Amino acid sequence: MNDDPRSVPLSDADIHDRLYGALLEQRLLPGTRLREDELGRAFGVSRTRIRQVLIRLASEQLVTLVPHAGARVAEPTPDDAREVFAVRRLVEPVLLAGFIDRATPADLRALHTWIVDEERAREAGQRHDAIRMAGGFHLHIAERAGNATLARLQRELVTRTSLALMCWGPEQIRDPAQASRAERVSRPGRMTCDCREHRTVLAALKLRDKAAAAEAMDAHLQRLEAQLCFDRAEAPRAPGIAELLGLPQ
Amino acid sequence: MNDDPRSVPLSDADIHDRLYGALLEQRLLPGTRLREDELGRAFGVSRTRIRQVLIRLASEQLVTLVPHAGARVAEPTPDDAREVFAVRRLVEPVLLAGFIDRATPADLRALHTWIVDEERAREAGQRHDAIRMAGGFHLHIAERAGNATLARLQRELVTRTSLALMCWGPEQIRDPAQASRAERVSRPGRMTCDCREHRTVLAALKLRDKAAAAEAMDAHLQRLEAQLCFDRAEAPRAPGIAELLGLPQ
DNA sequence: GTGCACGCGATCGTATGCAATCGGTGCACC
DNA sequence: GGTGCACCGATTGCATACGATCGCGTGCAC
Repeated sequence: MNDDPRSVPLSDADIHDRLYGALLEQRLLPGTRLREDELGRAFGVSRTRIRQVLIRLASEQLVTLVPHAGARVAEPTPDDAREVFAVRRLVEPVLLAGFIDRATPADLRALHTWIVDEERAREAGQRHDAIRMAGGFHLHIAERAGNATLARLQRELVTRTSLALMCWGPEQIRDPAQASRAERVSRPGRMTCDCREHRTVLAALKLRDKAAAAEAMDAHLQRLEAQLCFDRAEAPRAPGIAELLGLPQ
Repeated sequence: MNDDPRSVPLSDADIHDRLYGALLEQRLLPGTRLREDELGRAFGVSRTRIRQVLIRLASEQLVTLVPHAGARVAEPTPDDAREVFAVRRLVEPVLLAGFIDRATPADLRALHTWIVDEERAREAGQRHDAIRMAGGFHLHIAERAGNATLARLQRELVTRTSLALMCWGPEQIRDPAQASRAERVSRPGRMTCDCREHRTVLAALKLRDKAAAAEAMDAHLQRLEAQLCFDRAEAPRAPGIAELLGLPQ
């Protein structure tokens, strides 16, 4: 993480994007503790600025901020995960329609490049890169859809999707209880987006066929959501003494 | 603003909600300067915490944070306003459907109470209260719709709607250039939501008729958006030197 | 009279310091 | 041997202090 010389002042947004990217790429696992001065030393800034970034990330539901207990990478609950997908399935068709309305040939080519890079990274076994590209595909569409509010929402949703897949995806290494302790592993989870589905969406975009694009995207999201597997880890979760006693929360 | 005794420590969320409420109620006008230590003195805390709240509000697009120039209440551009309405028209039907699915009779009665209070406040000429109730109607539905992500989005959107109406509503007192200076006025803008339309929505909710509720809400939003009037003030807006020179952004 | 440059005040950006709080460990006691 | 308590290190919460930057007013020169 501490890979840049200290000469660069490293703006506030830089730090945010850096952490953001690490979350999106699944380098930072859900539950990972984010100590303020540890991050401060890593980025070469003081806790003050780190804290500001953490507050922003918390408002995006990407980290959880527990008073006096610090920040952790968010661990989406099954309900959170379902919510994220519900909202994405609501938002993505609108983004696709907006993209189709205003996309230039250059935009389409850029999308194509994303997919090619994604496939190349995956074939090369560069998992983090592939995941970033896959997310980038969705984000690129969002940014060109002509609605900054939805684009911002989409940024949040894509990253939360990444977190959810780490927690509940088809091949996550550990269950949340263990994840809380572990810092990093080389390759948790599995490939998230299937490139071929991205290609299907892109084909519809090229034809400027909003309905087909929406349908392809919905199928894509539906398949992704179907990969989530809550049962196995919902059991090991502590039964929750409060609910056993019928107490609120 | 500084209306509470100093005995109360005043939590972080309190400050946020206080400012949030002032924005929603249209007490703080778009463009109003929000100086950190002024707010700090008003709330009896230091700039540190004020800044954290401002960062959160900025991430919700409710205030704009200009480096070295401080914070101001956001002044939605016409595009911003259109975006907000576009997203609301996307989101509200989903919220209504969710509400219908899980609303108890008590929820419906609570909604009814909101409307009655709103009408009462309006008839009593308590404009700020009426606006708060009108917003509360929408927020109450959102909170009971079973999707925290959408509820959070809706909170942002409702408040941004309030800001947009202050800027571009049917009877705003001044154009943004003047608004930047003025701190408060007795009654800017005009009534935003029409109670009767809320009643129409509520009637559909009681019948658990999702389509009718969505239709009524959409008509409500459409009428509200139609009240926006951009022409007169878009002219005084500075032509934007960058675009005159053909520069990016 | 106009234009530019300098300086000052106001305000923000960041770091550091201290107090408060939490989790864990070890010891004593049961 | 197990349980409970007290202490202590680690980490956050918050405020204050200092340095940086910007806007604005003043003064001088042209």
